[in-house]
Order: sequence, then C-alpha cells, then structure tokens
Amino acid sequence: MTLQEILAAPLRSVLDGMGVSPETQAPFEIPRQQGFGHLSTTVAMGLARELRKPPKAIAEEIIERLGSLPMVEKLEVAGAGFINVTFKPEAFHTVLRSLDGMGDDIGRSSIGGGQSVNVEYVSANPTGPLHAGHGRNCALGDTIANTLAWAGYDVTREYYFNNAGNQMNKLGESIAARVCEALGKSDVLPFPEDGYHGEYIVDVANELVGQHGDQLTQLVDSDAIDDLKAQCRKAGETWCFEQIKKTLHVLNIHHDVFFNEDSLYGSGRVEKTIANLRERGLVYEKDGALWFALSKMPNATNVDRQDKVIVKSTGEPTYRLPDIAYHVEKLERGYGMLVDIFGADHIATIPDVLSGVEALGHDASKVRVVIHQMVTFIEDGAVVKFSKRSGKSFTLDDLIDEVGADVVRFFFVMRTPGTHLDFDLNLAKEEGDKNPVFYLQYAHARICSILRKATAGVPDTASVDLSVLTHERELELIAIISRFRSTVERAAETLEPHIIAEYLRDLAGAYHQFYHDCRILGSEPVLEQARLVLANITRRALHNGLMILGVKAPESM
RNA sequence: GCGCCCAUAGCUCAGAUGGAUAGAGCAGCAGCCUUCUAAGCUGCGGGCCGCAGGUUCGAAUCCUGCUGGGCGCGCCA
Repeated sequence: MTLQEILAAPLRSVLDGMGVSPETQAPFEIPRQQGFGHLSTTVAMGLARELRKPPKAIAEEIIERLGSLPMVEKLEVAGAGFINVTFKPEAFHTVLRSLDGMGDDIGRSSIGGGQSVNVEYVSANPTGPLHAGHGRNCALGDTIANTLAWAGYDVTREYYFNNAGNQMNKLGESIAARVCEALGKSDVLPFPEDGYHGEYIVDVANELVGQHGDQLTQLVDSDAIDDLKAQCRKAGETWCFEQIKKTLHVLNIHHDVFFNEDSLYGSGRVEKTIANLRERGLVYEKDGALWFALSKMPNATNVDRQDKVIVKSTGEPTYRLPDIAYHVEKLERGYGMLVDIFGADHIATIPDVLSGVEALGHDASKVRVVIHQMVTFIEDGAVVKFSKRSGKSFTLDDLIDEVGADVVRFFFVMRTPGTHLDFDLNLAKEEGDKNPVFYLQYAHARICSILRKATAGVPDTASVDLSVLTHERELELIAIISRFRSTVERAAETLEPHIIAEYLRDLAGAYHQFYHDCRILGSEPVLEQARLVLANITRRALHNGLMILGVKAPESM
C-alpha cells in the first residue's frame, strides 16, 4: 500500500462516472515544492481538451465527486489545474504497516513476473587484468542484474569471452618473448611490435620459467617456438582469467555462465548461421570474402545499411558472425529478454548483431543494449592518463586498492549510463563526510547502533501504536520509504541503476533529518516503540538498496 | 563527411517520461554536540537549463537547424 494506491481506486471510479475514456491515466506526482501537499495530479489538465472545459473546473468537479475520503485531510485545486492532496497522518501509518509486512523483502517487486533474463557483462577477453575503465561495465552490469532480480525477473549473469582469436596469439607471443628474455635468449624471439607490454606479462613469464624452466629451455633450444607460444598462451589465459575472477570476486560479482566463443564453432552454430543467412539470400561472396547483405534487409535495425564482411578472405570469421550466432544461441536458450552491457567504443557492432538476429527470424526487440560512455579518472584536478598497452596501466585492482570496493561499485553506477563519467579519485579516497558512499553506510550503521542499544529490542509491530508518529520528519521518512519499490521498478524498466543510488541518498537524508529532530531512545515509551519500528524499517530499506548496488551495509563504522 | 551519445550553479551531476518559484553533492560563508555515532543536522549566496526557431494552455524535457565536446564509422574486437 502506497499513498498513490490509497487514491487510485476512488479516482478511477470518479473518472468512470464522468464518462472519461478508461485509458486516461491518472498519474500522481510528488510535488517538487513544499506547500503543494503530499501528492498531486494533473489529470484535470490532461482532460481539458477532451471535456472542452477549463482545467480548473474539471479539477473542482473531480474533487466534489471524490467527496470526503477516509485518509485524506484535504483536496485542493491549485495553479493551472493541479489537484493537490494532503493526507491525514493515519494514511502514513497504514502505509508504514504495510511496508513492515514486507519484512526483509522490502523493495522487492513482481513486475518481472518471473520472466527469464540474461544479462551479459564484463566479457573481457583473458588477455590481461581488468583495467580501471572496465569497472563501469562490471558495476553497471551487476547492478542491473541485481535490480532485475529484485524486480521479479529470473536473472542469469553471463560472461562471454574468446580464448581463440588473434589477440590471444599475441598474448602467447608476448609471454614467450619474455620467457626467452628470462632465459637469456632474447635473440631467439624478439618482443612483438604490437605485443602486450604490461608488467604482468613479465610476471607470468617469470612464473613459468620458475616452474618449468628446464622444459622451456628445451623448447627454445630445439627451435620449437610454436610449442613455446602455445604453452605460453595457455598459461597466460589461465593466469589472466584467475586474475579477472579474483577482481570480480572482490567486487562481489559472480557470473552464472562463462560462455566461450570457441564453442560456437564446435557446436556448428557459426556454420549454421552462415547457412541460414545464405538460405535467405543475405550472403554473397566478393573479393574472396563472405558478405552479409544488410542492404537487402527491408526492416533492418541497421542504419547505414552497408554490407559487412562476415568471413575474411583468409577464411577467418570477423567478430560479427560469432556475435550474431551467440545472440541467436541465447535467444534459443529461451530467455525472454537479453541485456547487453557495452562501452561506447563497441557501439558500431550493435546494429549489425541486431540485424543478424532479425534476419534469422528472431525478435530483436528482446535484445536490450545498455551503452555506457567512457570514464575519465581525475586526480588533483587533472586527467589521469593510462593505457592498457603502454605498460603503465591502471588496473581495476589498483583502483580498488586505492578507494575500496564499495566506492568503486557506487561511483560507477551513480551516474546515468549514457553520460561520460568523471571519476574523481580525490573524492573517492575521502573517507569522510564528502564521500556519498559513506553517507549511506553511516545512516545504516547509525540505525544499527540504536537498535543494539534498545534494551527491549525492536518491538513487534503488531502491538505498536503507530498513530503517535505525527512529526513532519516521520511522515516524510515514511513517504520516502514507500517509494522504494516503485524506484526499483523504474530502475529495472529503464535499466538505469543510478535511479536507485539517487533514491538511497534521499532515503538516508530523510533518516538523518528524522534522527536529528526526533529523539528515539528515552522518549515516551509509546513513541519510542513506534520510532524504533520506523528506524528498523528504514534499516531494511537501506540494507536492501545497498545490496542491489553491491555495496556493503556495515552495522557499525 | 556520416552515425550514436552528451551540453543544467564555480566543479561533478539529478530532474519521476510535458507541469507549479529549477534540485542535490562538492567548493565558499555562518550556525548546531553535558543526551541514541558531528562520517550528522540547519541557514546563506550562487542559473539566458549551449544558441535560434517550432509544436501547445504549459518545454530543461518533444521536433528542426546551428555551435561546442565524447565515441565510433576495418577483411581489428
């Protein structure tokens, strides 16, 4: 039960009585300004045209027809035709009691209806440790997955990787070159021009030499360089993946499925994709390569409609082909929705994949792509430069070491995905009042402290008289808690988790204000009981909100 | 040149799908701890919502055209 729900039914029947089309929405808004009541609606203004009457007159008629409602203090017309609603305190008590009924599930919703969703994120190839910029994809993807789960979807978290391609060969070659260096035979295999220059390559090489020095020496001496490269590649992959998983673990990220691109070849899906496209006349050969005829697709999502190569003249497929096969595979696994989390630098691949999916007779609208813009790290007012290949890389581990996992997760999701993100390292490192993460965690810890100190524990709500909660801060706090579920729903629908981060700031703020103005322990026994209940429900909401963001909710700080 | 994204306070950003006088945090200034965690609360200053048109009762929000920035536009992924 929310404040909106108290009014929804009566208003609906009034509108019906006025002969208004049943589709007419009666949205309630929370007035931005003080003094406009607890809720307001613009229905009257929306109906002005249909009813050919001035909005104010319609508003007055609606109010008259609504009559007096049990939990409503007053209804008034304001401005151009707003209907402002002020509730009696008992409305808030009703709402609070129903929120308490949710128990630890406060904020949970069932709008997802159990529909299965696959969220694919991170998906970095095992060619090196995750760099700091990857953090946004990681945090965003996992938070979106959490949000969908809380909204009642059945979520699978998936990581797509390729351990077969050209990049992996370069990794193997780079490590092999470092191995040769370590063995004092750098002339055998010079470091490749476009190899991976990172420190970790040297680490892996040294580790290998330490463990299998003799065997590697033998490979080098017998000129079995290909074998050396292959062994190095395998070792590099294992090392990188371990590293990546360790980093994700620290960030509280755990995938259900690690999908290897290579398996698409083994299962024949890539071949099948070509065959299916060919069957539909969407494939042709030119210059020794195989082309996907996007220009022939009538309703292609693709905007530029340029034909694209799917198999190079060397016989190797381009990334496009397995990507299409992969998305088809996921859809055939039966998911009702696929969510892809991509950085803006991969934006160009999306229309091709969607067109491919569509061409093969699947519903491309099931695929929702979240594109996040790039991240800039700012320190002391200046942009921090880093590059994966330069050797002076700034890894996600480095970032976590500097600012902590909670801050990393929060900072990466606190902005809307579509905008460029400035990650302020100074602010992030601040372990105090300036840091927005601590603001939320502090509110949670503060509540826990009080609950610990309450000698009789948290009272059973059923036996508590909530009607003593009449302070403005108390009612405001209740109103904000009651928005939690719809906030989760909105974040799930839009796939924009920053909505939850914003909400939690409001929630924590309302609690801090309540805490400041309303003494809990030691006030009148009845009031103390009621306030303990309110504090405890706030705690649950904060806790769950932080869980969705993957941020810890400490019981003391 | 073409496509996608962005432009709101000194800085970093919200803005509930078109509503009322534009909202936070940080930075600046001024207050509040003999009582539940001051990692908190309260107040003040700060705006041509990039520019110009259009749509309508009403636009930061929708449409068009500019300007300025980011990311792409490969038989790389």
